[in-house]
Amino acid sequence: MSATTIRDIAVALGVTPSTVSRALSGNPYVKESTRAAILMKAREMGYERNVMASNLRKGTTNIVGIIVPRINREFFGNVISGAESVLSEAGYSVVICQTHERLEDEKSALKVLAGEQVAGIMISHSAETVSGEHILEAIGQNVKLVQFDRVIDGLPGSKVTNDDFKGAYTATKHLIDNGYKRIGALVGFMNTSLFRRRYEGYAAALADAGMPLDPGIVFENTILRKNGYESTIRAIDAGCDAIYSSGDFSALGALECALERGLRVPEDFGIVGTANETFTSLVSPRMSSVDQHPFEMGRSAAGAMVRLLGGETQGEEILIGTTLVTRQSSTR
Amino acid sequence: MSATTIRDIAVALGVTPSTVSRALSGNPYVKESTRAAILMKAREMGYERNVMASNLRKGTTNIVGIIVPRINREFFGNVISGAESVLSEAGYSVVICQTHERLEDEKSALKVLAGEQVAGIMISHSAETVSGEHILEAIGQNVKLVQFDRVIDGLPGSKVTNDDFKGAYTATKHLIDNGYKRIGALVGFMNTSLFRRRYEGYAAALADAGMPLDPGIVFENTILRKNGYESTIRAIDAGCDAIYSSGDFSALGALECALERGLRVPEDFGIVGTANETFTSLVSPRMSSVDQHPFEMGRSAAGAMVRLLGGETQGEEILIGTTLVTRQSSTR
DNA sequence: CCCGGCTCCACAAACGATTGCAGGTAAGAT
DNA sequence: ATCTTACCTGCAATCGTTTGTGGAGCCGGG
Repeated sequence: MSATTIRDIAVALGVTPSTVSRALSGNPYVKESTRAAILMKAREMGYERNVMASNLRKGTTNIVGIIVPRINREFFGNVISGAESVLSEAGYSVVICQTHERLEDEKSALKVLAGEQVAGIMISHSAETVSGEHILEAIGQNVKLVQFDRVIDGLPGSKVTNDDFKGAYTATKHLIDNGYKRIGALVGFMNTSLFRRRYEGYAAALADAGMPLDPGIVFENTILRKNGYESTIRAIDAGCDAIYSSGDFSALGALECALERGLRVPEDFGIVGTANETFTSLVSPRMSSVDQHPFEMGRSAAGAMVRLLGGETQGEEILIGTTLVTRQSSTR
Repeated sequence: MSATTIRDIAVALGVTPSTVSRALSGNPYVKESTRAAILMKAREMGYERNVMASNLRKGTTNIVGIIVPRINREFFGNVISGAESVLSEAGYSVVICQTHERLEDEKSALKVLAGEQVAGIMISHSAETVSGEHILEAIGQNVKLVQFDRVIDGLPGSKVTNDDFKGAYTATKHLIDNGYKRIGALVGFMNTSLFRRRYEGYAAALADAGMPLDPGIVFENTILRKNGYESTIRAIDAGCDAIYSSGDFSALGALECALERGLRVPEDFGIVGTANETFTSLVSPRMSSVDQHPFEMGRSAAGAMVRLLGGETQGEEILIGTTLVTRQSSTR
């Protein structure tokens, strides 16, 4: 009736539970013949290891927690997909938490995962997160940590980030190469390293082309469609003929604004976004965007986690490349 | 150093672990004063219940597994979001698995969840799933089951579905009311009850309007953008002036096809999709679509799960309403 | 013939929380 | 004063697995 235990197998074969346990876990101090008998009996009786008991005894689980701002975002959804594929391959289960960009939710998610005694946590911080003390506190010293996309310094474990600098640089250079003369930037939260790096890439491309960097056409905290629309009004009034955006939704707002102002895209106004969201290839004109390879990032981050858990490393830093997908909105 | 246990609290207060356990779990046979003291001490010592030990003893976990075809789909992402919000509120953790629409993956996901001793499973089946035997086998008799969106008969537990019939009926009627005379249908897999119900809604709307049901302009297995495009070629050749689609991606294909054929949308050709994907409001002309309220479905399904786990019901059937979002593609 | 070394297995103690049962105390009833 | 009753708490077993320690059996070398 109730599930069979190693004790059941033990009595059935006249050995002790310890021997059964060792046989099942591949301990070398078990005679091959008895191991074979145990394995056979286990299969015959339909034995399945009780994970709870095993974990309790070993003091750790094979669960990896993933914390993201929101799962219903193209980027994070794909990261999770990628991570899940390698983690489950490696025998780990995945539990997913959302922070909704709120620090409070991030704290409670960490608490929940700590309560579940997860073996490791993969996290991309909320927009409100600036320091990592709550994380240090939550993970103690046994839980492995992998930060991805949005990372914070001063924490143990591994970091996986996009090559945001290069992505922004390439996008901006692409606009320059297409003859745009005054390129504004919609950037995110400058207290987040990710957005800072993108801003720096944008600035570097301008500098390399001998173009001036005008703070008046750099718009911070602009990641939503609405923000993008509003900032672009000011950008156009300031004489811009192109926009580099560190997000696709804000780039969409920019596109709508430009069209509404009677500008032709890409003839009069160029736009490049970031993230390569599905809709970028559906709007008209189709929008250029920096693809961040989220699935690959998920796989890499999960690989880093597996290595941490296996004790192969103490921490590594991985950079995921980006690809500029050029479409109509920036090509003339 | 290591996490504090109930034993630590017990010795600190000169009581036994049993009393501490009872106090913490709300057992009434504990004097209020000692309970207060224990609660205070617990907080002071930063106690957190060891979930593994608790589960081992109680023989069950507080984990709910969610199985979906893919998490990086608008609809499922939002369902999960909704479900997670009520489950975590109710003290359950969530673990998520993807089947990638494959039966094999669905089986292995079920096995994994069973191994984790989950308390309940919420599932929306893969496209390949037709019978439910593998599920019956995996869940045994202790695991509660909630099916949502795509459901199968003959399984215990609760079912949460969209009012697909009404959604399709309303969408089709909307096209009729806008004066379209020959309305084709892009439908999905007819072995899936969900798609059958949508087809029936479409057919009923035609019947109620006294319009003929022509099998020649009903296209099965059409859910991808590409399929939608191809089927619409034939629909137009067959004289259609509108398309009801049971998916947004196929509706997108229909839109592209119509425009390419030189038809004006909505003047010459009307289109209504299903799912209200983000991109429907981004394409031009903006596309009408049946909103399925995925977030609410997730909340409802999770609520049903909580009630099952609490023993309040043995199973219920819940219908989530749909809302037709009318945009340019069907309004003239 | 004895002893060191090796292989393999049994014993029993954990891991931390839960819970049936028994017992002890104090209040109220007789 | 004694007994019942209600209320509270302690004792100890238990969930199923893992693992340190110890020892039985066997082989070969001295």
